[in-house]
Amino acid sequence: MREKNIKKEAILNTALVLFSERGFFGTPTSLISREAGVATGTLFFYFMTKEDLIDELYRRIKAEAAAAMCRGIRSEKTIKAKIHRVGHNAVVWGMMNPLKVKFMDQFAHSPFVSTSAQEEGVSNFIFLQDLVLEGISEGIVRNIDPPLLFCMLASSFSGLVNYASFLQDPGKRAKMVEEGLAYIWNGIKA
Amino acid sequence: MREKNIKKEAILNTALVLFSERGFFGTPTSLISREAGVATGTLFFYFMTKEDLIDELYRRIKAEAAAAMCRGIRSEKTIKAKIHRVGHNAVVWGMMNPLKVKFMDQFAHSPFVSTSAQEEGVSNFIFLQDLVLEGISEGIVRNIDPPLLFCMLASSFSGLVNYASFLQDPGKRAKMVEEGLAYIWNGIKA
Amino acid sequence: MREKNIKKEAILNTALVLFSERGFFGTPTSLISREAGVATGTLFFYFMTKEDLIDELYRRIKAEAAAAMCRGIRSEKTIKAKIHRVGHNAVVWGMMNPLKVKFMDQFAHSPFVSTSAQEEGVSNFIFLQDLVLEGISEGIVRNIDPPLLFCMLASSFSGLVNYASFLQDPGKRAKMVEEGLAYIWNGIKA
Amino acid sequence: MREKNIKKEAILNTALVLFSERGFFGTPTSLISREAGVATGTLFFYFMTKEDLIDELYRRIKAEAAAAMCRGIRSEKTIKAKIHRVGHNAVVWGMMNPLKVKFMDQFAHSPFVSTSAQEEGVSNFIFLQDLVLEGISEGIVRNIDPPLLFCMLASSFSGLVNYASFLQDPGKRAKMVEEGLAYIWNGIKA
DNA sequence: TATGAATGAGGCTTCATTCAT
DNA sequence: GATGAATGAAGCCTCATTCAT
Repeated sequence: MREKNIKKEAILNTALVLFSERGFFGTPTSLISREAGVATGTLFFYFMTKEDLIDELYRRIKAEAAAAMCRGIRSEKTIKAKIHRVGHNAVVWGMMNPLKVKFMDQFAHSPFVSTSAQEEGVSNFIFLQDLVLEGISEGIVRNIDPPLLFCMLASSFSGLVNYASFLQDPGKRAKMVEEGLAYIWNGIKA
Repeated sequence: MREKNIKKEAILNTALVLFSERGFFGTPTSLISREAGVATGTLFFYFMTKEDLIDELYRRIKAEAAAAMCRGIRSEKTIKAKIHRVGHNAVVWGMMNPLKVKFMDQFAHSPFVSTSAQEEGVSNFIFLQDLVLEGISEGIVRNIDPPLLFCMLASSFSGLVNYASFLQDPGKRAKMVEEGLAYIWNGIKA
Repeated sequence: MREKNIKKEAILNTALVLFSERGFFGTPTSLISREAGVATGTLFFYFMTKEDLIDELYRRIKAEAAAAMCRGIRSEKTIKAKIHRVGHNAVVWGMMNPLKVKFMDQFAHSPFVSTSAQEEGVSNFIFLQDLVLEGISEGIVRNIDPPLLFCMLASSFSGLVNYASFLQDPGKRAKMVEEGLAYIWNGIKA
Repeated sequence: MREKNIKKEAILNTALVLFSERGFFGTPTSLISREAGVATGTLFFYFMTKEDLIDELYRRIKAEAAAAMCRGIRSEKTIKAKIHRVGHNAVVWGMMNPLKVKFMDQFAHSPFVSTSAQEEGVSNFIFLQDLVLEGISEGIVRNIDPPLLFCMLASSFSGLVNYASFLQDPGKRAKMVEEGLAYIWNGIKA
């Protein structure tokens, strides 16, 4: 699986770095192919369009993030513990993948987001929505309109990850993550 | 005072609409000047660069938002009431100025944010930071690291405004705003 | 005479400096007027066109140079002395007016020289041509085709002035001027 | 070797014609590419900048001129004959390549000469300097400061070529060349 | 699959010039 | 005479994309 598409992967990897450093519009496809060590034409063999490249990158990262957030959920007993676990996973993943976070952030706020990628992406997080609904029905989570809750959770997490990523001191960072997660939990708990 | 600079204002107004509709990069300067009813050169007479235009727009909107959020604070007695008031003001202003919100959002997540504009902008919100610090010292607000708190507040507000802006029904919208503000308040209260 | 046209003179003086430093095309009229302390429109009140400004500057400098070269000729007795005197005058003037030399040089090699200015300019140097013709008829100057001689004299002088202008040490400079004039005299003497 | 870069050569050839006819600033890159029969982008594929194109043209012509001037030097016995030969070669080449002469002239007097090209160009003419130095040490050439001598030689040649280029009658032209070379030789001989 | 020369529409910006005040 | 805001044609250059090899 890795054998054949080395070039495609090289393009995707390079694109992630460049996009997060310089933005979508500040990154010409020619730069991506040069840095990836392939010809200009090669990029367009694998991706019909620059936007297609961005979309595929988005889908992959979204899926990876969702997978990372699920990790270990099943071993948790209570809904509260599960929600905490997801929050923790999210922040940890975000801090270990700052480029990907930056990319996602940029994508989410771009005016040209391909709606299809957008929607496909959201579907990866249904498990989160399910979790929250369960929490509400169990009376642990406050009975807020679920879409609103979902939206506020997402923005809070994004803010927390962004802030924590700047910190160098691992000790302080861990503390900030705890405080941030507390803010979020207090915001939603019944 | 309004006599002069009509064209400059026309450019700024047009730019706001176009930028929030089509993004910075999707909006050529030529389109801005055409829609504003001025010549290409006129835009560059008032703004040396496209980026300068974006910066000035940013500074103005940021100042306007800050002013709107302050409104009526002094007439509130308690810190809690003041913080609520600010939150309310923020959401109300955001919903009445969806274009400006979109613009700010885009600017904040752009890779080419002029740092000077960024910093000048932050200074407009010192009053919020002060409010929060007072809340902490009075024991009403939980003792969270202030910069973290500030960052999470900002992202939560942004999420709330974005969500509420989509709703058409004014009744439901008001309810959502209340719920969202409750989320935020629960997140920070002691 | 100086009373009224202060602004016109300011424009001409500023233009000389800027043109010789940055070239005709590297010097926008807006820069000239700004540096001269006048409005953009004022420049076009005195000179219908940027090219007109350049032309007038050219004519003035050419006339000034010619006048400088004539100085003291009549007090010299022999043709040889007169020719020497002219050469000396030319080099001295050139070294005292490096900006003007640079301007003339640039003008002479510009592809858009207004022919009228060109021709009017040449007429200022008829005295030189006369001098050379006298020299030939007296047998002091070699019998070369006069236009050729004239052309070679001009280029030699220009080369000498340019070279000598670079030298800082006045002693060495004087020596170079003497050597250069010797080169020229040997080139034309019978 | 000729297979590739046909377009690059077409651009350079077209640029030479247009630049010498209309000057650097009077020749838009768009005109060059159109006349050369290539797309706008192609010009910028081969030359990152308009100035780069000018520079490369300059270097090529300078090298060609130097090569032309050397021709047959070795078969001459005396220094005097060699110097004469170089002078002759220079004038002949200049008259057979009027466009290139015009281009060089314009470049030399442009305010934006890239110093690197300037210096590289001068190195092509070291042989001339060597020749002159030999002449001085043999006592055939007058002991003039070599840089001065070099500078005056260059300007004299330039003047001669320019003048001779105007003449239509080949007989008169040959005579003028001889007279001009005599002027130069008399200027430098001991 | 892979290459990279070639394309050309389109973007940002400059600047000589005008004209109402 | 003097001003300077306004104009818009034109210039240089970028870059996503194509296609012959």
